Amino acid sequence: MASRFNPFKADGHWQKIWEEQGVFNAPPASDPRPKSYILEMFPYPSGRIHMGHVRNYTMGDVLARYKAMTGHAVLHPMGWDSFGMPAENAAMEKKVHPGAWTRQNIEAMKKQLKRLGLAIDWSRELSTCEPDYYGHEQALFLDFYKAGLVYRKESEVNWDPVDMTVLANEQVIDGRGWRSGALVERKKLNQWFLKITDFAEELLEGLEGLEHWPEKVKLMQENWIGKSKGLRCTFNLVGSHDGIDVFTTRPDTLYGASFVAIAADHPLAQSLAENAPALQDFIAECKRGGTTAAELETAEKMGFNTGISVEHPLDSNWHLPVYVANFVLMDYGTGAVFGCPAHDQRDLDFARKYDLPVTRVVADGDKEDSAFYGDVAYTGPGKIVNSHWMNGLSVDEAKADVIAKAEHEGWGVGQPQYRLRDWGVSRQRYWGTPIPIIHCEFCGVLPVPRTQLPVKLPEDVSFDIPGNPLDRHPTWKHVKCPNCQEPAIRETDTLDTFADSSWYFIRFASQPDDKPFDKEEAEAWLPVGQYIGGIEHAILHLLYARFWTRALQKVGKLDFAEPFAALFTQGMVTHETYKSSAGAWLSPEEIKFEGDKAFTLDGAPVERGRIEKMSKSKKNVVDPDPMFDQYGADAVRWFMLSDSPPERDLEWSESGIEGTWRFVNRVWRLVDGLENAEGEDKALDKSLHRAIAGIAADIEALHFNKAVAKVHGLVNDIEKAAPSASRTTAIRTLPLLVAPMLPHLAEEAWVALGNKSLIAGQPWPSHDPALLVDDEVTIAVQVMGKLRDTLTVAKGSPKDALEALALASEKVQRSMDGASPKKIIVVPDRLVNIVI
RNA sequence: GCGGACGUGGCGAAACCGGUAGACGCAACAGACUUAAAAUCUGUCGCCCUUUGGGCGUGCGGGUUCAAGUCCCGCCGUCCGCACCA
Repeated sequence: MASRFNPFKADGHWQKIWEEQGVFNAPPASDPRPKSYILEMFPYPSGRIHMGHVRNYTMGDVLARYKAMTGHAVLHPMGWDSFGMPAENAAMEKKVHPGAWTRQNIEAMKKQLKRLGLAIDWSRELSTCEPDYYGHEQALFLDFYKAGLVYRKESEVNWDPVDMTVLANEQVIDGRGWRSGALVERKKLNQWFLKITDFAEELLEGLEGLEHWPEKVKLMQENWIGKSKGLRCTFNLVGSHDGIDVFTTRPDTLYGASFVAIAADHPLAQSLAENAPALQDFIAECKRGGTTAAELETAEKMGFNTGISVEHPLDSNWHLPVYVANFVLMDYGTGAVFGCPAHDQRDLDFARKYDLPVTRVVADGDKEDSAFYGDVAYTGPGKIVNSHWMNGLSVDEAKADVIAKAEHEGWGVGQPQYRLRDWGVSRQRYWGTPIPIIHCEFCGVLPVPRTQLPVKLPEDVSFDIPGNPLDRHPTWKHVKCPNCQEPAIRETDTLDTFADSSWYFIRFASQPDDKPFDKEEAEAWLPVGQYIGGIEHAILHLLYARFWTRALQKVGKLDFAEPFAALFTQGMVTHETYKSSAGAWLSPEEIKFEGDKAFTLDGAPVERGRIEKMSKSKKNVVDPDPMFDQYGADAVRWFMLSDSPPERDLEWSESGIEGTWRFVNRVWRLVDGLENAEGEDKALDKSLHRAIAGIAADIEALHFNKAVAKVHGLVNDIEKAAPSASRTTAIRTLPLLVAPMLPHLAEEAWVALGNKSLIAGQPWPSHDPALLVDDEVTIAVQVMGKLRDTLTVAKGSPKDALEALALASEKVQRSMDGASPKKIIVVPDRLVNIVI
């Protein structure tokens, strides 16, 4: 009667029952049990589920199922981040409508996800490209507009002159449009912005309270916000009442200044250029060249001497030249800097090139000379020198003193500066949320009246000709001004898709028809108890979502600031790569192995490459569907949880998945071969109760690999144990312990054991704390810190007894070789160390 | 350049507050069962030696300690993020 677990029957069978009974539908927000909102980052419907999704959703699923078993009201939803460029690209390439393409993909991926057997409340499924989602987003946008969190300003975009379209930075390759190959131009457009910078300080401070976020992510956000403290001060133009505003983090080096440099876009540079063709040329030169990291790094410092001078703020008789320089950025600080070459590498490079003075003002050890030699700036700490009244101060003291003096004398203020810039949300694209704004010639910029929401995307659009389909649609943009009723024009920009993902987690918790969400209901579930996703969203998505939540709080829609109480970033799923001798990538199905060497199916040699993230371009992708066909959902799930710690990368391997398949069957055989027996097996009881407690702790800590190891340990112990009542109990308990990870097998086993109800509704087994404590312990006996023997003694044996036992050991005596102990260290229940 | 993480058997990894390094799995090897194979079961599995014992061993070099994978200092390597940020 020995049988094999048949996942091909069991998977579909149980998935259907779960769905019919709505087992995983979240209870109402009024449910008195503690709430547990488990969320994985929702997918973009690209067409196929990949192994990264499988890993991500399996982890969340284990947690959600476990939380349900431990008495929580669980919300575990799923949706689709379904606006975005790939749909428009598909529309252009395949002549399909972006909506049709997207919805088809959603259907296909949903089917794949369901095969995984996820404990998801599908009744709350949402898709951001549908008006019943984005219409509410438009309402929120108008709330922000009303609260002054939205504004419009001219801003530069990458413009493809052939495709007549705006390009994202990642679509610009070597300065050319990725599709057309045309040289990209910079173009100024009026664009919408959200005032995330209003929240810069809050977003930074809020990080401290996020105890359950990875340090790494918090650090990345901190760097992105990029706060620096410094002095903003004015350098007066010689012979004029105007001045140049400068920001510096090194006011202590003010006496080492030798020039002032302004950005090419600086208003002063622009006005000077009007009558100076040479400067115009220089500014044009600065604007050429890419903005990529590599180009910037190699770009040489260039300056243009404007011929004008400014007064040093600490000494009006001291005049400094003003340059326009390519390394000064208009959008950071004030777009102007003073150069202190001795203590800033960039300034030093510039000063050496244009032969400007270099004066040391911070002592480098005992080097205090004002003359500075060499091409390496000194940026370390030291006492201030050659700086009049500041001499002898430390760098920090000098900074504080200069700021105090500037504020007292009125020529500068100490202020923080942030790297973070406002969030430009305008996209000149079709497949996104229409920005609900109307432009009237007479009344100006007006919000769309609430009663007219949602502003729906027109379905009848074409992608045959370049440009924004919304802009050239014959009727869509023509509306009446809500104010004066004269003809007016709709905004044809759509919102950045990051806006869609900035509040979806709130809509999951509460989905009324007439508003984005209900405050009370949302607050009952949120913040998300555990958010799980890829590290690639460490900055933008998570920062925008944090901002959006704070903005909602500011406009009174919600009463909490942080959307995600705990964050977990899982590692990637990787696979070895293969290349033919011609250098073409080969997929794993095109390879066979002979020993360590790989060959094509025709026998040609294959070069084995690095283990990399699965990607279509490298052809090292393993599709989940055939794995479900061959091994069933549970084996795939178990593999995803085994071995690698979840935050680390997981290498997919054929032997690995076979191993997990074997294990699933081992569990099944135990249950299948169960016989009722009598008698107690104390050791097995302990093993069981230890597993119950240990697996629970590991799942709660998201240490799935350790939980898996503990299940293995228990299964090994059960297999070795002789029949007993203890063994029968252990086998009856086992399905409960694997239920979060192997839900189909667990249901099947539960029935086989004679239970009537679903295992999904069962409580996690309780353990007896007394059984977690050993009454015997093994003690290490060391001589001079080296292990010589081990002793098994009763737990809590007194020190002197342990000492005596240790000294009596034959092995210990041999290794002491007649020497007498100088000192004996006894750590109760652990070890004895004899020092001779 | 700045910031961060990591480095343990053939491989993925465990190891709590410094207290028996290598749990658990994969691969490999030997054996049992079988006509045979698969499946399953039993066992071995860090390196070395003079093998009932002993030496060495957590990237390398030092230090603290009775005791270091774990703490401190200095290197080397790998990976990631940011970057002309004033």
